Amino acid sequence: MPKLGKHRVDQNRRQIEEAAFSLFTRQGFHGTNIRDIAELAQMSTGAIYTYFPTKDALYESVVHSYQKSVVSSYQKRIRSWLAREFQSAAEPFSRHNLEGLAREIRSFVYDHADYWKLMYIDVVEFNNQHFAHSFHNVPEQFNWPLDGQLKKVAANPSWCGIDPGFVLATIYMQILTYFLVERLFGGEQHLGVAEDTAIRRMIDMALNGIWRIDGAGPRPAAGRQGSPGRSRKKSDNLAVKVRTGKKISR
Amino acid sequence: MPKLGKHRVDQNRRQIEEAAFSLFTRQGFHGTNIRDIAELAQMSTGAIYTYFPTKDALYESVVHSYQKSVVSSYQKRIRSWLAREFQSAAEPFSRHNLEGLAREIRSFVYDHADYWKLMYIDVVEFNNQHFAHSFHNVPEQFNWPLDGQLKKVAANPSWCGIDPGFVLATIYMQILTYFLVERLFGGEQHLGVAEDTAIRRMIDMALNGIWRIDGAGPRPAAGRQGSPGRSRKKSDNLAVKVRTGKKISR
DNA sequence: CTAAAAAACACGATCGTTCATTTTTTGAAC
DNA sequence: GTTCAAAAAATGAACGATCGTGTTTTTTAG
Repeated sequence: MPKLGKHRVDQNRRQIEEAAFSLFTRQGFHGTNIRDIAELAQMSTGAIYTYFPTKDALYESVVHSYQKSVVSSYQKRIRSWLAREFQSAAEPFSRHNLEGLAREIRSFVYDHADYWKLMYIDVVEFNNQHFAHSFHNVPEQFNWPLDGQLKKVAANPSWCGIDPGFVLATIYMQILTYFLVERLFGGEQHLGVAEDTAIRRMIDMALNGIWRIDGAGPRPAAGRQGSPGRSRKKSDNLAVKVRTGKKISR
Repeated sequence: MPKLGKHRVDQNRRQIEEAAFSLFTRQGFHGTNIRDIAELAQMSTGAIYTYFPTKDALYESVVHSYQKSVVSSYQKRIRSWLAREFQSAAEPFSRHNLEGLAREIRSFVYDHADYWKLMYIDVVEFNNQHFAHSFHNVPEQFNWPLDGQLKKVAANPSWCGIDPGFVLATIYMQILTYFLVERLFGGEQHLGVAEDTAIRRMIDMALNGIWRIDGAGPRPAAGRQGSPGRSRKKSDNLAVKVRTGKKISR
């Protein structure tokens, strides 16, 4: 009984999904037709239906596949990055770490910009039913594998007191939004300064909100451990200088 | 030469645009057809073409109209609110003011949630060509009528040093994003706590990034002027305590 | 060889748009 | 205030293209 090998089947399915993804993200779900998908996937329109019963099913499969592959792998990458950096650092919420996190997020946005378009399609044409879950309790998504490290942060007497998971999630969302606006919304340096500068300033703001600050002594760069010198670049027209958190003496 | 009065023409155009807007934002541009628009606008399909030459032109007119009316009026409202509150306050970036700003932004998002869907349609199906301008140099959009006030903030020796326009734009984008995720992306308390709490914490973070903090003396609530007592609610499981900026003594 | 997969074609529905026709509106004449 | 011819506006059927999908035939893999 001749039946296509699993390898061929998977390859064909992926070929169709990639074509569909490419078109969906450029013209929306309803703006894309099966014939164009088939042409881009280099097969006939009828062949599509041997792999997917309907166009809707194809869309759902596209969403599901990309969530399983791209997003999942990227989330794992970011989480493992967080686990590695946050574990090794004496102070997880250091400037150095947050700048690294920003780079990870930037890659996520720029390498897979179309994925986010798929989400916008879902918001408009499907009430975001396929993506809403990824926004349920964002801080919780950082708890593993960072729970222990975040608890230690919270126990630090210099800590500002806000739930570290909340802080991490907030910074994550803020940086993510920044790059999404830059990449997808046509905001060309929408905060008026270059990307690097903008991110650095946002981290400045976040850091100083995280750490209590005392008012004496020399000042290493905010939040950076092990490098006592200041890390500010003079590209910021107005320099901000803060110190790593020593416990405030009340 | 009988021609329809301007009033009638405007009314009909608006009727069509409102129907189109309602359908576009629920099923996308390509997912909406002229017949449905005509039916919702209570006229024939042919009548649409008396007022709009093509479906694309109708879409552009919808976008343009809503930018002219809703958004423009809301931006004016937020700007005049900022002008009023920022002018009257001794310290513009006070907790009180930022909480008020958050309320304004919340209204903007919740009262006109569909408008943002229109933007997502534009991102996917039109490369955001109709909305990109609103992201060009966001800080600049706050300069008027706040320029003087922001300059004064920057001149304050306690100020962190970051361009106040940048700070305001960043906080604005952050709060806007928060409510958009809540309202449109199905994030049900996506930061794990109630809206009020989340906003308060974000303001905590932002405030402490704005003001340098010294380490002695009694501590009024962060950024709030004129009320020396602490403003923290105990609803935050972990209290954060910071002080308004007295100049750091180096 | 045989059954599944691919291709080609066909079908009915629906798309944006046009058009002939009818209805409504208009401003002037009365 | 009424009438009236003219013209704009509204209508709904119709058009050609295209949609998602079903069917039929050909190709192909096991």
